[in-house]
Amino acid sequence: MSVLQDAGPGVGDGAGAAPTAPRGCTNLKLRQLGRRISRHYDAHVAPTGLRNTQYALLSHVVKLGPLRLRALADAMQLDASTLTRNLQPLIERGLVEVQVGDDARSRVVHATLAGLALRDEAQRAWKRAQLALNARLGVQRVAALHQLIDECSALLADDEADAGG
Amino acid sequence: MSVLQDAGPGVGDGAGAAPTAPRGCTNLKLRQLGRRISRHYDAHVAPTGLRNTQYALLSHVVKLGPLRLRALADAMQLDASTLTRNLQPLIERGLVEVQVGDDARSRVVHATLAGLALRDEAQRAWKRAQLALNARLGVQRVAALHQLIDECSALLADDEADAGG
DNA sequence: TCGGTAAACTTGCATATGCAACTATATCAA
DNA sequence: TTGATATAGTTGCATATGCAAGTTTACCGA
Repeated sequence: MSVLQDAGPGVGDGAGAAPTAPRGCTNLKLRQLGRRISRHYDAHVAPTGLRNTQYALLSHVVKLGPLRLRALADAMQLDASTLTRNLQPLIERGLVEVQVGDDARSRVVHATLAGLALRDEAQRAWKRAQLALNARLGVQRVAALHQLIDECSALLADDEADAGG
Repeated sequence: MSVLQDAGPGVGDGAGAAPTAPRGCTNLKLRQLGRRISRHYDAHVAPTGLRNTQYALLSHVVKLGPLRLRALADAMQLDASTLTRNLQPLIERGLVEVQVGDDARSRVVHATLAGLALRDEAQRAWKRAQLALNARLGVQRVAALHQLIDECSALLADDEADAGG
């Protein structure tokens, strides 16, 4: 029995199938798994001196850059203020650079040569981490998880779009 | 197409079913969804002055307490140092108290009357958040997600037990 | 051209998170 | 008893995260 109360029988799911009301807190479960997974990736990527979050950020800059901070924040689904700060460690290590864009308000970020090189190295480490995870959990399970996450993220993204324009 | 490279065809999944190699980064996907979900719960629980993480922590103290910090950290799958710090806001608001246990090294935490009351209130808000989420995503999808998360967490927990005792 | 509004970042504030190192106790073996 | 070791927490350090407010620059209508 979970510590956190059950949400009770869910309503409005349509289709006469059994409700199978979810037990426990989705948020808590997600956070706990997230911490575990992050540690797993960190263990593999650490030799590059990057954290899992930094690898993701650097990768996005490499693949999408040069691009505006706003566009990058949107792509990564991060708050703009979070992005500003998350870039600092990468800037200080000379992996990425930020310059003023056409629009004097905007900033454009791009990867340096060192950034490109480290990203290549880190990507190999990342790949090992992903394969190790696939092996631990089973490829099918990981695939199913991705599928479900993508669906949930998409549904929630629509929501947020409706609410705060 | 995802920004992050594909992990390539997975191996060692057993059972002759199609490999369906997962695309993208499990860690990134999980973090992004986690942020969205956290914001959703925060929006519902905020009126109580608690954050989603604080609600989870207070709930655990209420349901499991009084108990040692170490036991609580284990139950919440949190690093002990994180727990020490996460308790501070709750202590300062008088929702929980920490006292020295039998063993002079240990500390025991329990909820105050104010903590119990606020937890009741917050639990109602949490329930609304969970039901709203179920409605957005569909009960079946949430149930499937829980199932998958539980499986993955269990498998990874075994792993960590093997590695660092 | 001037005033109002919107857009793009940055900062202040508060929390969340974990690893490594440190302190205080407890335990156990010689 | 004493020294070695293990346990329970806390602290230092670095990052991650988001909301609200502030700053700068662009843009638009009268």
